[in-house]
Amino acid sequence: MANLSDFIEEHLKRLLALSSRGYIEIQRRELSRKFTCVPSQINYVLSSRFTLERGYLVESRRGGRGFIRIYRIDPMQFRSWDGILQKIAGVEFEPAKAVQFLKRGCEERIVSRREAQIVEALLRDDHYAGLIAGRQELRELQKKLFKAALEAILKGNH
Amino acid sequence: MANLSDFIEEHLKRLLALSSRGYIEIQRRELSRKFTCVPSQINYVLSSRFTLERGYLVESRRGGRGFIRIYRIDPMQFRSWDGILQKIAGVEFEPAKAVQFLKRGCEERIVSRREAQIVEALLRDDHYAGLIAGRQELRELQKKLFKAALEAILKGNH
DNA sequence: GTTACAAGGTCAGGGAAGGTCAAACTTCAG
DNA sequence: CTGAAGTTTGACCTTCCCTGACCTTGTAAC
Repeated sequence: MANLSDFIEEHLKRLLALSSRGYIEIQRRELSRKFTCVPSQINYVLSSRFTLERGYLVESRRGGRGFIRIYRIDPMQFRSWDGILQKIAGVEFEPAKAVQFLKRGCEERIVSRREAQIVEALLRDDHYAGLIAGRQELRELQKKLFKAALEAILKGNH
Repeated sequence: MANLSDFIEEHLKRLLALSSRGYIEIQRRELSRKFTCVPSQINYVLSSRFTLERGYLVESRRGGRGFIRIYRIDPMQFRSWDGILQKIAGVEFEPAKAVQFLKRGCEERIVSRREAQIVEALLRDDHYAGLIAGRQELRELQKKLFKAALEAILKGNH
């Protein structure tokens, strides 16, 4: 049941996998023509699927000879988790970003699907319904548990 | 005297039996049209008949080209876990007993060491310090998360 | 420099799914 | 006959996808 965005995502990932440089360069206009859609659809795909949490970095240049460059960031190193956690928990911990992060861990085979599912369970707000006071406290608790879970993954070498 | 829900249930089970992949994908709108009912009737059938206890797992995606996917799973694991959960959560949920349970799951190779450690992290009282009101609430929350984690492990197999 | 054009970016809105919930209706056991 | 459980419906919500109008930035020709 794939939709247009799924196809574009797949296309880009294939290109990326084929590339030896660790990044690809595309032209928005050209790509939108290939998939017969409006150019901004490409932005939608990029912003919904090629996020930092999922391990991608996107840069671009406007004007004549413009381009969009998509980098695949190095596979997650354990030491870098803390940094990413900082980002996820920047102002207020964001469960959605944590889920993205887990997805990436799955893709990189650092986290198993089952492990990811467990952690996702603790990120679901409805499990806390009626048991915790404020939103702030909820996010704080989720962050703590998430962090603890990551540490558990780190410690337990399978 | 079969009612609409029974027919829909039967239909889905037939599709599932025919499928070689272990799951089927349907569209709520389309199915509701086939049975000339409102879309939410499908949700009723799913939530009353395709539950985890009965050996089914349902996931879905919203938006354009959305879908509902139904997996057939082995309910045995769930049943035994659910029974144990009942025992563990008799009067008041006891984390220590849950940890014992995890240990056994580990030994029996049903749960990996890392998975067990993640779940144990969720059971540690100190992670909740200052964020949750009473002891009762704490135990309640731990139970919910523990149960969710067990379900996640079951789900993660698919 | 100024201007024309050629990129890419942003944002709001509409539409296409599926989800939730409560009210109304039916069925069934006692 | 009555109350509880199960079923059906419809109103309203959330999420995800896609489009188009309008904006910003870089390049190149003059």
